[in-house]
Amino acid sequence: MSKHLTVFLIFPLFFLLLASDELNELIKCMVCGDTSTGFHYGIHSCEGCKGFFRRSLTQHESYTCSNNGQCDISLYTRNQCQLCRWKKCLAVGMSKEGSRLGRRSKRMIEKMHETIAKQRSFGDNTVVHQPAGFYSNHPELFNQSKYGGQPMSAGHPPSHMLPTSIPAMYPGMNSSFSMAAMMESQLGQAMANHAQSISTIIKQELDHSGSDREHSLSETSSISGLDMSPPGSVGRQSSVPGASEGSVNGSGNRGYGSDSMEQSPTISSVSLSKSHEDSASLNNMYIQAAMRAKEEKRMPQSVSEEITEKMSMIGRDGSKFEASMAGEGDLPMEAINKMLAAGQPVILIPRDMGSPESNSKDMIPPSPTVVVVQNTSKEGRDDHSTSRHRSKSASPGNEVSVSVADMASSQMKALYAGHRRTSEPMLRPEDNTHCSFLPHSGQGNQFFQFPGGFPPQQMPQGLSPQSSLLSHSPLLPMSQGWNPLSGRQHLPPSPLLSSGGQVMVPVSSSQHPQQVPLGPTAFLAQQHLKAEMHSPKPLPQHSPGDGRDCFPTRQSVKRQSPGKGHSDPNKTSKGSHGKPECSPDFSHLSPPQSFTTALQSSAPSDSQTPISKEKKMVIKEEPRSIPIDGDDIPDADPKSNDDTLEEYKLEGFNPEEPLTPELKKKLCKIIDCVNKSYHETCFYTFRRIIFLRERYFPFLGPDETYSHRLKNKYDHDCSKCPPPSGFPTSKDPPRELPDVLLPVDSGRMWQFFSSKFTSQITRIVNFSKMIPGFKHIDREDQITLIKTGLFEVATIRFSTVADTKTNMVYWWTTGDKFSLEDAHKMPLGNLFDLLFDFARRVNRMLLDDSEYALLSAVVIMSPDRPGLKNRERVKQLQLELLHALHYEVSQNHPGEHGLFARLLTTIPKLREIGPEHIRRLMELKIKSPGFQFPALHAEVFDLNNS
DNA sequence: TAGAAAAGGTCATGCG
DNA sequence: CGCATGACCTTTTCTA
Repeated sequence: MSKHLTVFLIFPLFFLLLASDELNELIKCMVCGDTSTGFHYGIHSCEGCKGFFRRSLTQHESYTCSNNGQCDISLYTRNQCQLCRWKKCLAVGMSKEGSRLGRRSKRMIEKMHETIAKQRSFGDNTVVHQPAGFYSNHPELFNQSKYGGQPMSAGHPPSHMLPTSIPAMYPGMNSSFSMAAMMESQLGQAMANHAQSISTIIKQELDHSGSDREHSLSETSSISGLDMSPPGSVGRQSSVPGASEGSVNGSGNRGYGSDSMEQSPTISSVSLSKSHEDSASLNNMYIQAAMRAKEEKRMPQSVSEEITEKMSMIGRDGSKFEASMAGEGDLPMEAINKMLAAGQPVILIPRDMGSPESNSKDMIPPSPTVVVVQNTSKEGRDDHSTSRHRSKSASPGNEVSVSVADMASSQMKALYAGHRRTSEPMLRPEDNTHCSFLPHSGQGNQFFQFPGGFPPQQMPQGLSPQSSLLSHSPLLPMSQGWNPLSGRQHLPPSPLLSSGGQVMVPVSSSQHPQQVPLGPTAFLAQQHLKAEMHSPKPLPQHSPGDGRDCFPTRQSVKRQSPGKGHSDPNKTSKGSHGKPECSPDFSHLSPPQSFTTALQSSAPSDSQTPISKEKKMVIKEEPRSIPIDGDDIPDADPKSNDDTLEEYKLEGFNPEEPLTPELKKKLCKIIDCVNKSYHETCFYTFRRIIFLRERYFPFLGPDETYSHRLKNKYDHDCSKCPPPSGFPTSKDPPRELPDVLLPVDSGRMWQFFSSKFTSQITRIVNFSKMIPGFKHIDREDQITLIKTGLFEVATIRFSTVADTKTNMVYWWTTGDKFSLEDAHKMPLGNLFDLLFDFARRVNRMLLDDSEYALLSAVVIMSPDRPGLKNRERVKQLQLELLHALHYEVSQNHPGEHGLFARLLTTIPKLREIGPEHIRRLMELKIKSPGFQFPALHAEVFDLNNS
């Protein structure tokens, strides 16, 4: 229900609040995907493409392409090939004839939207990426693909077949516009299909593969008092027959060394992202949702009708919103206030349709953004929240809170500008108390919050003054950017804010915001995965005296005293660290052992599980430490003078509270559990990397950073426990790529990498299943969490093979290596820029395995994932993990007080990579129908079918 | 006629 | 140093 309501209000309210200027910021350039600055030469385009086209009108004949006209034109690559950019401009409908001066008439705009509405009758309610349709270069390809039989045949010829005079005849509805819409519908359908496949795979994987236990979880729960299980479920895992018998790791008994395309599972994914939303597709859902909302009478009828009426006015290019706003600019806020007054929370979810303002080349695809305006009690609020700041629409005791997670700047500006247009602000700057707000600092996005509320100039009218921290995610690092006393705004140091738009979503007050139908997480799976889905999967055995002993509880681990820093000459890079027996000598290893503990993970629904009350928590973070490797700090806003993250606010979590023995024990149990899971499902623990590096990459020599990572970290002896199934045992590197890749065999490399990347799926699924509390999450929520988090966890793991100083990838388990430059040459190669960017962020922190593990667990356990049924449950679990991560970081890095804050800033970065991956994969598929995808890519994505 | 919106001009910037 | 780029500005056209 709330899902529908959520969807229901998002788009109309959002766009109705926006002026055309702001709208342009939210619309992508149809050529490159950058932020559109308006309607230029017949299409929405950015200033760059506009200028390029203008110049090209006189000199395009001199353009050449060294890639046979096959260059991808994106925000990242648009300057690499003039010819292809020019072609792309033409393909999407740019033309001199399309030029138009002056305003567009209302009638024209309405006509345009009528056309849009017809296109929407396709019923596509899936998510797509750009309003411009990046397949416009090869529209004919749609007809050759499985996606080509729908809208394309509806009497709309490809754009390149349309006369260029069409835009002139009807500027608002040029050929490209129609074409793009249709293409997007097809893409959306394709992505929806992928999502379905992914869900199926994960579901099967959850059912049949891997360890179904949480390491010591039941024990942990009972011992440490973790309230992670529904009543009566404590100890369930341990009682499962065969739990000690070994189970099958989903990756089977194959390691990277035999991780061929025919064998290894292949999955890639994309986080659900607003970047894949589409106004057209969403509109249908809004309408449906509105109807359901009416039926279910979960919101005031009048509001429902009001919004429903608005929905019909929503258009793809935003022009309609101008019209709507012109006469009814404040109406959405009235609706919102009605809902707030009725005690209903309203969720504002920024749509991501923009791009960073600063440096387009550094632009990172947008990520999910959530703004929450919700009625909450004052309980648990920060002290800044006072009753004197009371919303006009909020009744006493039912105060309204506003929290913004991952807000994009231009979106925010646009939204608030739209609010400011309204006549009588219901929320005055002086009322600001606890609005959570994500300030902008140029790119990316972040979970930030102004403890003092919205800056006056950005305070949305109509939002409640009692804005206090409230989110379905405890991950709300609080910047001190807004000083409620001085009124000055200090941008936080490292938000990676992408621009985009906002959408508003009303939800039932009894429920958490449900998802906008965002883009699917896409997975590529290989054939053997399917086969293994139906058979028990082995897992490392943990009989008494074996590997379990390598994971002593935290209480037994003696840590180095704070302040010692990273260096300890007594410790070696071999991981001895005073414990020579921990040297990761795997030379003795026999082929992968059989695994135990094949558990069926039919996790009981925890919908009835009582949710513990949250405590107020504020983590004081001291200024970040100086980057160890001297690199720039990419997660810092170069425009900001304040380069610190001084405060993070995590709901229900106060690290300043005394660490009681009970709490410490609890956290240690969590750390142990996650750590074990990580070691069992990830080849690249740093001790293993050290071993593999010496064995397969001896020419590299030792890397001192590993000793930094390991010197005071988790006391784990890898030599005493079995490595994950498939870990290489050969003396020589089982290479899969030629020694010399000159010229680079891009296709082969891509296959190699995709197989490696996607082979992570089973391991990551198994890792997720072993996260404390995961098993007790609602079944569908489990799938949702994995689906949306898998790619992000895989990205985290990728950072362990990326040498960001030399821009090389060293695949430790096979002895293969390739450069970032080589990677660029393969399909989807540009994605590596994003992966490396993330790797740079995280690698400089010199984290240990335990921190990687906990970060991965936090990423998986994200309550802000679209579609979650029980966000509170997930939120609580993430809270525990965050607490554990904070504890672990503070223990491992006693001298780096800003590290935890910086570590959290990597999460929004992760959110940006997944959507871009799937977008590019689909683009590749449609633009290059002859491209031979790996078997499982093709199978999962249905890529080779036409 | 004011204001909106797009075309076209300008120039700082970065790159080869 | 020349050139391409793109952000910003001015001019032009059109609508309300």
